[in-house]
Amino acid sequence: MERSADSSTDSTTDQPRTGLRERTRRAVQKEITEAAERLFVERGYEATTMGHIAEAAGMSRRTLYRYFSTREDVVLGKLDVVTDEVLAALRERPAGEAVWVSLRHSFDAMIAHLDAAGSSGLAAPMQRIILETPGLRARYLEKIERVEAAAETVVRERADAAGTPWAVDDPTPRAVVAAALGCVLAAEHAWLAGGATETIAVLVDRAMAAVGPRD
Amino acid sequence: MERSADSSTDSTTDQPRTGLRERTRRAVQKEITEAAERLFVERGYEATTMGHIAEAAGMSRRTLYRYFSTREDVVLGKLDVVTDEVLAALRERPAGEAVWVSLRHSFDAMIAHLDAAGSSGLAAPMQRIILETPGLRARYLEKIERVEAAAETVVRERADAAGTPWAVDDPTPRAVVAAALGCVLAAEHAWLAGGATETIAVLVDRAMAAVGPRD
DNA sequence: GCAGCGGGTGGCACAGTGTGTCAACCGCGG
DNA sequence: CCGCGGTTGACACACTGTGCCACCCGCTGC
Repeated sequence: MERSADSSTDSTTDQPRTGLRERTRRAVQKEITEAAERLFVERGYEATTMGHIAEAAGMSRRTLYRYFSTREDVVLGKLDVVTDEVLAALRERPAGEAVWVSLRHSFDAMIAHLDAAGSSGLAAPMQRIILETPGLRARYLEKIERVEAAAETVVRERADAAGTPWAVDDPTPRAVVAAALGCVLAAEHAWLAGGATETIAVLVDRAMAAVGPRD
Repeated sequence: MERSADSSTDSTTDQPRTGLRERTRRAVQKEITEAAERLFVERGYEATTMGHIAEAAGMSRRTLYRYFSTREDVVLGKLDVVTDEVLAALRERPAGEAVWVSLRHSFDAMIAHLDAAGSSGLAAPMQRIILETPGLRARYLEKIERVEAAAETVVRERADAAGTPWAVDDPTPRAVVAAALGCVLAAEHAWLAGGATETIAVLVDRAMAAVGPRD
């Protein structure tokens, strides 16, 4: 009932007041992804069925589908957290800041996640699996595109607040955010082409310096 | 070669040397897509199964799969022709031309295809279906991303020929082509948002004027 | 305690996708 | 006339994702 939006007794514990139900769900999700990624890395993505994952996670196939509605979600589900952070960061940028600069700062969360993935042991092969499996790559791009759409509305709202709104059929705001996200993907590709050694941040900076909105 | 052997009767005006087998295959493919798009538009994409398409096209499900290995291919298959044209046009652009200008001209083939789709009643709703169905949108973006990769190599080769090559781990060339293709997608979205009335060309121009490489 | 109640779970069935396999067929040249 | 490569249709199969229902288990109010 009032469990969902309470925060009434959070004075003692400073950790976010996520309900117990939600926490156990997150824990199970984490167990599933860990078991699944082990299978993906050693047997390949296509060769690993939801039945295998369910068996490895110690649950029925039906229950597994209640945690991840799609096999692709098992791989890409955790990405939603990152994109949400990016969008939240974009919304909290100062209103007067240039859009290109706001976008660049918003990407810090994504960059940090990719850097962490590069250094961590198990997540690096997973990144390779995502980019080398056509179906996963397609879903990955679609998630990026959803970020693009959400970022566009943020940019439009900001222009509305500034008194210089864009027409609904003007492609400019979307083109700007699409170019920015294209810079991130370009940086990711260059990062992999270069052996994934240096940080992605410098590559994103270089890409976003070479391309940008015309003032 | 094969002309010398036979072709007894009417061999005066030979059509372009596509084999007969290939031509009949194209014709059947066209029939299938026409029947399928009719179903997609009136019943929706998700509600139309491969069985329905096979029945409407007058063939078995198994045979249909020999023409389109995926249901998404029934919708997106013809797109490969357009992207090939775009890449061919890009390769034939003069070497000294600015990259952004070359990209813009290369998109003419894609724009012409979309405009033709807009005027001939049936294909405009198809574009809307593509962009509004998650699975199709994902596959569509993946195809665009493949164009992006191919265009990047063209740009890199051109820079090599000009004596100013890019480092393999420099994201700049990919960022430029990604921004350009992002402009096309932004123009498509704006085109649909505005009721798909005006030509896309002016929208692409506006997007590519608002965004671009920094000189 | 006990009866309920509600959410998580598993089993089952089902439609649909995409693939392998095999027999039948058809056009064409020997 | 017979063969022969290519196409088709039919069946079987593994897998995905979903709906449905019975079950279990912790919790609450009586």
